[in-house]
Amino acid sequence: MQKEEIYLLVGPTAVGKTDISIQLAKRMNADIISADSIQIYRGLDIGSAKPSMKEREGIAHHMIDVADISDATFSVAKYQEAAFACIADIHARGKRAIVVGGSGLYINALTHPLHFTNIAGNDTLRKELIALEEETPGILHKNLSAADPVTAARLHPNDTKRVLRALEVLKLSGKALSAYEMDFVNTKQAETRYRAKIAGLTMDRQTLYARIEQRVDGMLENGLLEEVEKLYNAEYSRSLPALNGLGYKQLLRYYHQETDKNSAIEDIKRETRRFAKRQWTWFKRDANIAWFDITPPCERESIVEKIETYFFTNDGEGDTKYGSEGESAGPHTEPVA
RNA sequence: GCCUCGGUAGCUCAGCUGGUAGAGCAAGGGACUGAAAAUCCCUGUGUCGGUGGUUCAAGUCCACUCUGAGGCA
Repeated sequence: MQKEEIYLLVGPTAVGKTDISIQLAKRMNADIISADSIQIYRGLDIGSAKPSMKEREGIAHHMIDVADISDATFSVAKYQEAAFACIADIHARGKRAIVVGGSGLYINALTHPLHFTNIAGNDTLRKELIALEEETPGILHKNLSAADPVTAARLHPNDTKRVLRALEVLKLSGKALSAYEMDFVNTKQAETRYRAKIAGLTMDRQTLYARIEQRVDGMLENGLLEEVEKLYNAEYSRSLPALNGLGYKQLLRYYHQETDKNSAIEDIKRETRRFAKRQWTWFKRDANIAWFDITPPCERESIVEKIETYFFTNDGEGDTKYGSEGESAGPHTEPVA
């Protein structure tokens, strides 16, 4: 039986996904599902570059504003479950679903056969483990090596966040993380829920960096400071995942008088560039992405058409890719000179 | 015009009494299994301002020269 198809648009931050996704949705009779770990939160609007109602041009957007800032429990697993429900609903209404976003893990949760465990994060246990680690540095990784050597070998001892989670799953379920069915590199496409057509948007690095600079300045003009000041006044815990997003974290530091305004702004720009780099690294390894270079000058109209054509091309699973004349060459066009 | 102190990685600088260079930041590459805009790992990219000299050997010593800062006139 033929699997249902979903369409995805991915790429580094500030590359221009939003604009193109809306053009595509209009042409394709589609709803948009966001795959953005920060746009999830209500109240994080300007800094997360959440498309305004006007920008959405009447296209329905899902998986935006679905969690509260104070909610520290949102996770990929929840995202995956809710996004799958959205897709089913959209399909039931006879429309297509376009997933657009830059959160690599969220994307993979939809395109790869990732079956997350049913073990929720446990704060008390985490605190205990952190205390243990502080007392005896390295102990956590050592303990993990004994109980789940496969996972331990994969994780660097300093990557406490992941080591912690592995131990958490182990203690709470009695089952090693490595024993859960996962295929992160997606060699088993047959087991994915949908047939995914993924388009990647990329551009020349220097150009993207310049756009990031402009975008941050634009956010400031549009009231990012006021948005963050409100959060500061609300006295949220600063360890909340929502408040560790780019822009929020750095400006909160400024409001707490830990840095001056200009350095905070420079930090946002630098961290955003680094983030874009990490996104490239993430998406680069997914051989199923067809890349489209939108470095200006290039007609956005024609890119939208090309992507739509690619989406509607029947190329059989894992078969040849559209855009052999260049679009699939890879995410970066060239290294920085 | 004279004197002093500088000129070494993209930036700020370190390099003892000669043995063809190294830190921080920036940058680049990578990982990623319920926090992922998070978290973590790896990497030095250099006509040591230029030319000539002394020496087996010069970033280091000498001469000249270019250049920056300051001081004295």
